[in-house]
Amino acid sequence: MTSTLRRRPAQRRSVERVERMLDECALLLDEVGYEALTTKEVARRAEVPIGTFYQFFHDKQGLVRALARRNLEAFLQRIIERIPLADLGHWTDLVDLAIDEFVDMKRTTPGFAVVDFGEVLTAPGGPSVEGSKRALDETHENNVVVAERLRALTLELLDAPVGPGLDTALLVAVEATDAVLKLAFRADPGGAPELIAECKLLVRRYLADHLP
Amino acid sequence: MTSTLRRRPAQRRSVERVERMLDECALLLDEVGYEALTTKEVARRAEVPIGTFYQFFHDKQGLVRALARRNLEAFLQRIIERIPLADLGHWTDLVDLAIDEFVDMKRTTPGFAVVDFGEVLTAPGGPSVEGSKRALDETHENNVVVAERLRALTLELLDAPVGPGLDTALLVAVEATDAVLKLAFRADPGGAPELIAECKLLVRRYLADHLP
DNA sequence: ACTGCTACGCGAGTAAGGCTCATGTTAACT
DNA sequence: AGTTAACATGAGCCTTACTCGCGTAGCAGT
Repeated sequence: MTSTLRRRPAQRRSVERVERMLDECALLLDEVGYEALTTKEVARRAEVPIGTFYQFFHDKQGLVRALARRNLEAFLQRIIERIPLADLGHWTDLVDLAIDEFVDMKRTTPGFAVVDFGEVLTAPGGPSVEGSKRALDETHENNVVVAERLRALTLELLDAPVGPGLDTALLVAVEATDAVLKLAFRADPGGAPELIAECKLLVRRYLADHLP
Repeated sequence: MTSTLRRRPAQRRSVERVERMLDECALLLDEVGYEALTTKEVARRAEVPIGTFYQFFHDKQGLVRALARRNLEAFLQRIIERIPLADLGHWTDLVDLAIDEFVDMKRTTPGFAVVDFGEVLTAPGGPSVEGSKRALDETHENNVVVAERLRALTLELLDAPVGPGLDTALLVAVEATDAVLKLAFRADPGGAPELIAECKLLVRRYLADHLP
């Protein structure tokens, strides 16, 4: 996979069209869910002919992956912007900040409640005997990207020597956070407060083994 | 939703047919993944006419939900059978046992790697202003069922007074476990050992706040 | 055995979606 | 103006989810 996009929009108009398609995709996800999402409707609402849609996206999953990608960028951007303003006395404050920002996006960003930046659907998997073990960083999962960025931020704020297991630990933390917050928003459209609190606790306890 | 099935198979033959459909569904999930799964192919392989397929299952998602349901029963059955044989000195041993059993099913039960017993796909969600807050137990999510059973088992083995927050805590633990193990199996078809180990650690640390 | 009745079995057919491709249009450069 | 290459378009093809009306099997009453 060279890119998540089939063709990278070069001109201004194309960039706007891709952006519009992603916007409408997000809105539709909120309205009808992933299963009922149709490429035709996305194209229609974005006022883009279906043929053009397929110039930019490989397929329906490609569209959703691109949206997840955009959500990922937005999330990281928000984090990076908020860090200098916040008063981070301890690494646990960074955990809280990240989770709060995630929750806020769940509430305010269209489609984010259905597709955030985690994996959307597990791939086919191919014939049952597949290449034994593929390294995590090869897959370029979005959650891997988040984990890496968070690791960099943590190191920056915490110029202490950290063990080599931190990579894995952060990935595990991100994955777990994602899952528990999804649960919190399934239980309550506004995000069940006690589950959000438990999520923070879960991550803090776990990471305490890997950070001072 | 009265049941996950449209019509409950009454006669022996029908029961076998439903079972066969679930079996073939599981095998196909391993072969082609969820997206490419087709009801026609499931029916063809199970040697059941398509019309009959739809007598038992509401739709494609219904089929998969039924499979998840069956997986859930199988998992609980395994746990219950193994508990008397194991030497559970501490509640952490129960955590390990459950995770080990889950891992084993990932490896040996067809389709389990793609659809275990967690939620398969998030539902449409309806118009954006929906009924504020639905209780967790109303949803009858499979992971809620697992959490409840594990709670019962824990109480049985641990006749200590446990706080009221245990319900929530176990649900959070199950959800997190599910996510991290999915990650472990995405990273390595055989289940990345270090991620499985981290998963156990994650759950133990977290639950230590809620159990002695 | 015959007749009516009901519950279940069946698969051709319908509606709709994903995606392509042949043709038309614009841009870029000589 | 002419040539070429890149981009835009939407009718249409193929496949899928799912239905609906007819056929059949079992069975009760006579």
